[in-house]
This record gives sequence, structure tokens and C-alpha cells, in this order.
Amino acid sequence: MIDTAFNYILPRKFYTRPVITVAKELLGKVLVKNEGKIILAGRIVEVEAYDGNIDEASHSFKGKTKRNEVMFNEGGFLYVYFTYGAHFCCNVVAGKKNHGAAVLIRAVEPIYGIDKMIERRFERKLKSEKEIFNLTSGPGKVCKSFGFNKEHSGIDLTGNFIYLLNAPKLQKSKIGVSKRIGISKSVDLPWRFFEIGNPFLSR
DNA sequence: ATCAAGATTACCT
DNA sequence: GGTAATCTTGATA
Repeated sequence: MIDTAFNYILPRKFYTRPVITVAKELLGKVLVKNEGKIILAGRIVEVEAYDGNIDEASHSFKGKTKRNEVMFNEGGFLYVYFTYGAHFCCNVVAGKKNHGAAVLIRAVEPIYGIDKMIERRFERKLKSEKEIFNLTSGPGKVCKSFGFNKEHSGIDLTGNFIYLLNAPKLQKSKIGVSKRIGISKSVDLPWRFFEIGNPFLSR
């Protein structure tokens, strides 16, 4: 079951805190896309923080542009961008209005609507059981599986279309920390967070 | 108008 | 482990 009183939709307050706090606490929370007939859900297991004030790798570092303007909202909005001519990546905006920070969702553990995710991502059935671990184990893969694209950028995550459900905080001992992946600036910031040992992590 | 870079992925050796 | 694919965006002229 997804919608229980226990698993309430995360409120604005959750998102308007500092981006590093939000990033760590997003681990274990459940990303939901409710298309009505189709409901997709996945448990967040890997994220990266981006903070425009001090982080050259952040899209928001050089200020507001048409592409990144959503990042300057207050926390709790979805920021989706297109990259490498092929992939979308989805982020959760964090912090106060005009700060320009967001958390990249790098990997989720699929938990509901899995057959639909497989259809959208591979356009065929799984070739083997272990291929499930390649379904949502990367930022582009998550977006393909959930059908996220530019149209979804700017959506309010406190609404009832795309949102996050609460879940208990992970134990500190379960949270891994590392440098971020695939960037060429501010490479040493230890702003990647993941659930240690989870089989759905990227690479 | 042109250009370089990119918060990736799939496929090859 | 290495790299081609592919096209949007933002910067510069």
C-alpha cells in the first residue's frame, strides 16, 4: 500500500531547509507519480546536492537563466533538465526562495508500477531477473522509467500529481557519502549520499 | 550565427 | 575501462 496515514505527503517545510539536510533526509523517502490510472513509485536510494552559492558544478552557480529558473523557487518544486542530447534528470528544489539549490535524484528502488516502468524504460520485457537492477539505477534511467520530461519541470511537489511520501530517516550508519559523479567543477565536494549496500545504486 | 560543454548511457574491447 | 551518440543551452561575436 502506498497511501496510508503513516505515509503522508512531505510538506513544504521539509524542503525549505538547507540543501544538504534535505538531500540526506530524502534517502528512503518514496517518489510517487500519480497519473490517475497509472501510479509509479520508487524509494530514493541515491542523491546529490547542488548549491548555487558555493558550488561551481550547480546549474544555478552563475545566476538565473531560462533553463534553471525553477531552481530559484523555494524548496519543494521539481526541476527537470535535458542533457547529453538524450537524457532527462530530475531534481528536488531545496532551501529558501532565490537560493538556487536542488537535489539530484540519482537512483530509486522501484516499488510500485514496476511493469509500467519496465515498459517505458526498455520498451520490452526484462531479459533476465537481474536486469531489474538496471531499471532505475541512474538519473537518466529514473526519468525514463517515470516518464519525467521538461513538461514536469516546475511542478509543485506538495500537490497530488508528483510528490514524495514520508518514511523513517535512515540510520546514520546506513548513509554513505562520496564525491559527486560526472561533473568537472567543484569535484571534491562530498555531496553524494546513498544507502549503503542497496542494489539499486548507480554504476 | 557559431561554438563548446554537458549533474549520462549503452556498447565495445 | 574507454568512448561515441546526440542536441539543448548559454556564452561570445
